[in-house]
Amino acid sequence: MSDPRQQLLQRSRELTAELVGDPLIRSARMFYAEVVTRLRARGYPDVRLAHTDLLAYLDREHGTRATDLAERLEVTKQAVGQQVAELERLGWCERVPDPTDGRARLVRITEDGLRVLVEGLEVFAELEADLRARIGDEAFVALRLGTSRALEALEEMTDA
Amino acid sequence: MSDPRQQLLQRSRELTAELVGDPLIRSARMFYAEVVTRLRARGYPDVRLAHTDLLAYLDREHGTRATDLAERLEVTKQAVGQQVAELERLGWCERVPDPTDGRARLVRITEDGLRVLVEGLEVFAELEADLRARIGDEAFVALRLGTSRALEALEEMTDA
DNA sequence: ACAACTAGTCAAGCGCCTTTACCATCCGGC
DNA sequence: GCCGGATGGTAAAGGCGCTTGACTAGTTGT
Repeated sequence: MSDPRQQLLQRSRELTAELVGDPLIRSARMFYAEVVTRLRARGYPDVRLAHTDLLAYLDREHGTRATDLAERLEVTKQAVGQQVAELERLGWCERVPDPTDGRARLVRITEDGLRVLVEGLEVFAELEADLRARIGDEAFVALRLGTSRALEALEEMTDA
Repeated sequence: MSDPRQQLLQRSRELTAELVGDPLIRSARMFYAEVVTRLRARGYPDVRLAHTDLLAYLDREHGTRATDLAERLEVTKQAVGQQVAELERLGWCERVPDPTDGRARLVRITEDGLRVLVEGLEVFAELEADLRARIGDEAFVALRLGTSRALEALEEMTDA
């Protein structure tokens, strides 16, 4: 009974019960994957995960600086630069000089990009509707409430 | 008013409201990152995201085959092999021959690995307690209910 | 006008995964 | 028995999304 391995096993069993983080992480992963799958099925084979993030965060009217995007997405500006280059190659965004600052460029979504974005949002909404139909209004509302609150709290916790 | 760009913009605005997927994905991401951050702070600087997945899925008593791990984690067996090699290097798991099948090897968690796992689970539980304290019982229960139901539903939806 | 800062790029490399190709072992039908 | 196909696993190469470090070009404050 004093075998340390047995004690650790016992302790691990106790701790494994009732973890909310696990379903949170796994459902998020599946949700995301499903969005991309459906979007590809709708005729956008080039869509990748990182694109959706970036397109969604772009200011849809005036464009956004790479530095601002980097801050919002919490990645380096080099990472943004790489994704923007890829999106540009696909014709979904363009870089125009910032009239107010010669160093900067504004990343602007193109009409094609806007089309992809709208389609992506539709897929998102469709998947949510499917989910709601399956789990019921009560669970769906709980999901929305729980994740929103959790997000706020986690944001406070991490930048404190 | 028939400018297609304006129409797309308008449509994108309509769709952006009320998306539950967004907080789901973002809170999961933050949760995961915070677990790793805290675990590192507790003296395991080598911990990485992929490790936690793998260690958590290992059968803690008899070990698990790489193929089974691959299936559970939904990655290729090569990917599992790479992570196992890394965990082995860290002394957190070992590969022993499967007595019932000469081709197979069982990936077994070591005592050190078990210690890391237990600490990881503690961090998980601690973070959940912090979260619960912050968002309140009601939202926490909602989070648990919502994510569990969503996970079940998504699993049904994707393998159907 | 000049130092300090900021926007962005280039190059190299890492973490985690994939595809392709290959060996070693197991198993069912002849 | 044995042989062909399925299965467990490894090896090598490369893709994607990110990082760090070093750099250029333009801006701002004193």
